[in-house]
Amino acid sequence: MLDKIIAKITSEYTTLSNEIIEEWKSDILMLELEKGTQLVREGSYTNKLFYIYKGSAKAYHLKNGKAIADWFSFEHEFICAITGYFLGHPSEHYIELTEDSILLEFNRKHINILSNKYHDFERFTRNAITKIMLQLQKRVVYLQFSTAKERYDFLLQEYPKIELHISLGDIASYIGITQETLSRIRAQK
Amino acid sequence: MLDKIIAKITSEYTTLSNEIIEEWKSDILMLELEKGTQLVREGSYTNKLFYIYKGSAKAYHLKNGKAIADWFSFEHEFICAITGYFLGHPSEHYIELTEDSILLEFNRKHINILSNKYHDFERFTRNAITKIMLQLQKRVVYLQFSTAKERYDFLLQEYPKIELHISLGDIASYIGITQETLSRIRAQK
DNA sequence: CATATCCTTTGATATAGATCAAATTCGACT
DNA sequence: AGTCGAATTTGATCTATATCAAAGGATATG
Repeated sequence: MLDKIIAKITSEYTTLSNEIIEEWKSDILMLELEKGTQLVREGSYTNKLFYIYKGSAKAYHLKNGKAIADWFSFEHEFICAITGYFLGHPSEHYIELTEDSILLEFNRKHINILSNKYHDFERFTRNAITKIMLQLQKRVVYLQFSTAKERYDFLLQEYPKIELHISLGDIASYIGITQETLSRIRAQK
Repeated sequence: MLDKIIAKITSEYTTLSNEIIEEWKSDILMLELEKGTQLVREGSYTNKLFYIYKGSAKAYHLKNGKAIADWFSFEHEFICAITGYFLGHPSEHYIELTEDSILLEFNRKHINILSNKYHDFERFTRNAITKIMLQLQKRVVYLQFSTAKERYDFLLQEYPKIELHISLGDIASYIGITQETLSRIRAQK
């Protein structure tokens, strides 16, 4: 199964030789965990990167005691505590499973070793980061100047089935509006 | 002078051998252009990446006829039409110099060739993209749920001298508020 | 140096969406 | 199926910020 998942990952980004894949596999953990499991706690040092094979996860932070969703990750997507992973700072985010999930856990150190050792692996990481960067760019555009409804419509375009996986409150905070407002928008459809 | 600039760029991201630098230089244009010059027009295909050596630039798009700033770039920073450059789509952005500037112009094709040929260059591009990704991540956080004043304060923290280079209207649109609101916030200081 | 244009400030008003509060529905567990 | 707690909806109000409008200031141009 791990081989199948890795094949899927590499097919999306770049090809990797068997040698690289074997070395990579040696440090991958495959986890099967329940909805609600916290993968990362705010304030903790974390060097882990996750790949959701089945299920979904969210990253969020607290502002005035309220959870604000920062990042959702569904099947075949990565998720990590961005500032923790890339900058080595204590994590500003919690990461929590929003459904029962099967996921892979990678480790920054090993990823960096592989990136330094193999050009192809470096390309793979570049491609993965580029994808994340482009997603963020899109979010900035619609957070900057758009109404609550425009934001919601945009999100549905990106993730048509998000409502099956993520609660209304989390969706609302992700697009920067309150849950009451989102509820009213839904009611009008 | 070009050598000096390249030394500066590489010092920020990764070391590159002389061989690589020479090959890279063969396709770099150095430009000295006036404030107001348009580097990229919306709708155009563009495969150019710019590095501001002196001066500053902005990327923006039009919404309901109004310009909305998407990205500022100051000395020693990169700028490009993100979707145009990374996805090969027609550009969604204009890029325009906000001051008289000296800049370098790179070309996606050549950058990709170098990235494929040299592992070190690939690492260099990965680092550059990672930096852009982290900047976007920060912007998302403060655009998501913060008051006009918080956004402005955050921007000043990131770019303390931005007011010397960028007009009030552009700054306002960048942080997702109107210029009148920004003017009033300033008046209260 | 006069005029035109752009940029910023100030004022008055309107409104989208927040906040507070309560009712209703949903889902999980016994 | 029945109960409890969580999630969602609905309602009433409030407020930050948008919008509209006009007046100053600053900067560039002939």
